[in-house]
Formats: sequence, structure tokens, C-alpha cells
Amino acid sequence: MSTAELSEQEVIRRNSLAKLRELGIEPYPAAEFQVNAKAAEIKAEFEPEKQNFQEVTLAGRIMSRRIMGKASFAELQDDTGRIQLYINRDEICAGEDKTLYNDVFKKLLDIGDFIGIKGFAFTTQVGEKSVHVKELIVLSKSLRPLPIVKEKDGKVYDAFTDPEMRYRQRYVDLVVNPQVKDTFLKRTKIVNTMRQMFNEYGYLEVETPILQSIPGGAAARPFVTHHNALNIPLYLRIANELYLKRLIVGGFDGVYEFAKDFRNEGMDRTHNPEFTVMEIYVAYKDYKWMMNFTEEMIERVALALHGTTKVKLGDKEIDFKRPFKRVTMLDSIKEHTGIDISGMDEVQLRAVCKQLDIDVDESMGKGKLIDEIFGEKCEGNYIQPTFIIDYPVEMSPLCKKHRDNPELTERFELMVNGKELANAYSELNDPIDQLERFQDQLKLSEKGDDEAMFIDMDFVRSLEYGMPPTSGMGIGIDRLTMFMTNNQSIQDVLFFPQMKPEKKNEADGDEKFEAAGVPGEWIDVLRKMGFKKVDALKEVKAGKLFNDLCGFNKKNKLGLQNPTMEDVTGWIA
RNA sequence: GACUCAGUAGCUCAGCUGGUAGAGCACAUCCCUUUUAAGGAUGGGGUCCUGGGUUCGAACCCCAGCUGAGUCACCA
Repeated sequence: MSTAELSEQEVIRRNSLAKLRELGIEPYPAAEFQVNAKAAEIKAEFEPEKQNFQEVTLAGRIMSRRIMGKASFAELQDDTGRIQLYINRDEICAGEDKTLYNDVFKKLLDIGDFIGIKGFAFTTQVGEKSVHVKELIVLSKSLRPLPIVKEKDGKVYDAFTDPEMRYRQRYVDLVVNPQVKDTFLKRTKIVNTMRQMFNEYGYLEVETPILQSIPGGAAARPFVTHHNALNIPLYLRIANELYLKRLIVGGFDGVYEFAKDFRNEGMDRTHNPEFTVMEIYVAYKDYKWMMNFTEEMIERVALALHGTTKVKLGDKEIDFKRPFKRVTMLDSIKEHTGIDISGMDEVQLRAVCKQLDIDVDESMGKGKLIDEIFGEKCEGNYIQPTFIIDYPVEMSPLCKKHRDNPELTERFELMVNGKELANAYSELNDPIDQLERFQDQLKLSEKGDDEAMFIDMDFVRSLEYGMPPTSGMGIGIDRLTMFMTNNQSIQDVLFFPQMKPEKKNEADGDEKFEAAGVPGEWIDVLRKMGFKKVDALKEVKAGKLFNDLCGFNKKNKLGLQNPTMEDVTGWIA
């Protein structure tokens, strides 16, 4: 990369890098650097009377510097946070040679550089726990300036907030915005808490295929890829349900998987093309048992994270204390629309939708119509955790029919803040019924529903060998994390949310300019004048280009020998 | 996909009715041995998102586009 494309500050840092090497200091040393303390630890535990932390070794990034002549303060940020350093010239440079302080620390190091230090903890006159540096080692030079975020009394100045840059350059976001790191620490804690609970219950964590030849277990459009050796299409999984149930058939009493699923659909604040779902299946249980299990799980997660079941979410407070409210879907619709749809057929439901001003189309069957009514009129009302139970059979092709009403299924969804968080069934284990339900889906598909499920004959075959009564539950880990960390956007709980590809820098390389006959010293000049591509030159008149070049040379005092008119004409010929 | 808002220095943002581009932080130079959103002084730094148009003159007005955000629609 030529220096013309770098900002002034980047050029200065590259020059500093070279000067470090001239001084015999390797800016990217290979050797291990062993630390014996962390910033947060010293801040929490250092007490002057105890004389602890008197020989500490720390490593991290320089995040700020205050130079006061022979003494300086700096902040070092490691993975636990920041701690102030006190650096005195005559202490880190014991002899006559003051280069390490005057040049290396004051001039050649920058905010963002990694250093290691040895020293002792003390408290400054203003009362801040700090480390008095005796020795300083350069560990890694940073060539790009970080955004500088400052904070006083909880008020943040010059925050790094542009969402696009935060998501595209998450590494920068993580370095300068400590609350971002906290969200991801909590995300891991959520997963760990759940895993610990499942393991306590004796269930087995498993892995199932991501590449599937029949994308089953949910209603969604899949991503397609191709397997060369087999010469077949393969789909990225939209769910892992059918594989986990095969494992129940195989004799495991409890299996679970934290799975990445992929759905080829729109992206917005609550949808990312790839997302994480935890699915768990437990033999000899039903959906009622699973409701209690889900409550326990969510309550444990809330307590592990916050020490309380009450969690702030936007301007609301959600209380995850057990038990959650339980409402049947038909009661919910009755409550929010005043209409009792039980026993209605497709025609009647269509009329209800019209009456309620809900858009429908011909491809929608009975289940989808009811789903529309619920989604439109009811879903948004459930802010506090609520189980919606007993869904119509048409909406749930993998779910066992209700023990008291064949029109319904033994299914619940957990709604929080007006959004679905978890979904669970008494699993359908009647293979004949299952095949019929798949065939109904096929009819929907023929009617134009592009989300209807494929028939998975191997799954049906597995059920024919017999699956014990089983309850299964799936929960969106991204959404759960959003609720538990007070983030309104799924992009804030994914390290690297899907983004449109970044625009490429379309500038031509030096070779292409040279091939056109442009001498090396003029290439950067042309780029700086806005001619990123050789072809762009051909669109201007030689005379104008010649004048502009000479003018640019003069104006910017480049001191280059001006080309002749003939030269310029040659470049663009 | 529709509508609304935004895009100006490395970062956060001003910029009036159209008249040669501004601040704070960051950066550079100098001064200063315990400072606190980093003390003092001085200074450098810009494709005002892109391309057209209107105009004597456009960061600003008009048209088109790109990118992002929000709301809605669609979609789990």
C-alpha cells in the first residue's frame, strides 16, 4: 500500500514502527510474555496497608496518556478492564540514556499499542489505584488509530456509535466500548447456565448434521449448496429437530444441541440469516412437564446473570419468576378479538380475517390463517413471560394431537415482550399420523406455500421402529440474549452479524498505471487527484489533465519534474 | 418493498438566506515529575457519500444513485 492512501496519522505510526526497529526494538516480538495480575484484580483487591501487588506484571493496550514532563500517566487495558500506570523517566531509564522514555514511550508509542509492564501497585494523590512502572516492554504496535472514547461519572464522550462501523469492525467496538464485551460475556454465561442444568439432569449434548439433504423440522426457506462428489444439492439446516428425535428413537433419554440454523429470509432487528437455537428432547415427558422445565431454565438464567428474576428491557421490566402465565391460543384470540374461532372451517376463518382487516391469500390453509390472527392481534400483547398453549393441528405438523381435542395439538410457545422465545411439543410419535401430516404439508406446498415442510421418509421410518413419548423444546439463544442483556437488535448479540459486502476499493494497482506509461512518482498523484483507474484518465482531455497535474504539483509543493504534454498524451492514448 | 431521517477531519459533531470549510477530542512540535472526559502554547490535517443539473458561484437548492438508521409491510 502506498503512503498516499494512508491518513496522516497512519503514516506517522508507520514511521514510528520503523524508528523502533532502528533503535533495535522489535515492535512485534515473538516471545511469550507472562503476566501475574490483571487490571480488575488490582483495582478490586489492592490495599496499601497489606502491601500486596508489589511485584506485578501486566500486559495490554495503552488507552490514554498524560505526559507531564519527566513523569506520565497512562491507562493500560487488559481483558478485565483498565488500570492507570505511573511512568517516571528516571525509573524506566536508570542510566544516562533516556531514549526509552523520551523517544519510545513519549513519541513512538501510541494509543492502541500493546505493552507489557513490571511494577508495583500504589495509590495516587487523587486516590486512584495505579501501577508504578519499573520496566516497560513493547509487545505490539498498532498502525491504525482507535476511536477515543472518554467517560466521566458515567457520561460518555465521543462515543463510537456508528452501527455500521461497530458491526463491520467489531474488534474496534470491543476495544473501545466495554458494555459490548459485557453483552457477549453474558451470552456465554446464558449458554453455560443452560448446559450445566441439562447436564445436571443427565441429558447428553450431541451434534447433528448442518448439511442436510432434506431440510426438515421447521417451516422456512433454506439455503442451498452443492456437494460435488455426490453431485446432489445439500441444504443448510433450518432446524435439527428431526435428527434429535432420531436419537431418542435410538435410545437416548435426553439429548440437546446448541445449533446454528440458517434461514434464507429477510433480515431485520430480530432476524439474522444464521442464528443459534438450543433444542432439547426428553423421553417419557409431555409438554406440561416441559413448561415447568422451561420455566426453571429461564429463571436460572436470569438469576445467574442478574441475581434477580427482574430484568430491564427498554423501558419495561420483565419478571422471569416462576410460574409463567398459561393461556390457550383459542382463549387468547377470544380475549383479544372477541371472536371464538373454535370449530371454524377455512371459509369461516377467512371471513374472520377479513372482518379483522388481516391480509390473507389463497395459499393459506386453516393453520396459517389462525397463525395470522394470533400474530396480528394477540402476540404483541404478551410482554411478561406467557405460555401460549394448544395450537391448532394444521399449524404443527410435528406435534402430537391434544389428548382432549383432536383439533388441537399439545404445543406451547413462550412469549416474552411480544415475541416468540421458545417453542415446544409433546412430540408426535405416531408414524402413520406423522406421514399424513407430512402429506398435508405437501398439499400446502402444491398450493403455493413455499415454507411448507418436505417429507422426510427416513424420519418416518425411524418413528415406525418406535419412539417413546417425548417432549421437545427449542429456544432462540439470540433472542434470549437480547432479552437478558437489554439489547433491542439481534446485531448487538452476535459478534459478526451478517452485513452487505463492503464496497471494494476499486483503485488500479501501480502495474496498470506503469503499463500505461505513467512514471512511478506520478501514480499516487493521479490517485490523489481522483483518478483511481487508468481508464478514468481516458475520459479527460490531455490538455486539461496536463494543466491539472502541473497545478497539483505546484499547489502541493511536491517538487516533481512536470511531465511534458507529449508524456501526458501518451498515458491516455 | 414503502416512507422518514442521515452521510462534512482518525472519532463525535457544528456549518444561517447559496459566497473559498469549523469545533472538541485524536495527531505533530515545544513547555511541564502526580494527573483524571488529559495541564499550557502553537500547528498540520478535508473526494463536504457518488454522478448529473440549476447558478457568476453549491457542503447547502433540484434529479438520480450508493450506504446506513428508524417506522411500517413481508417474513418466524
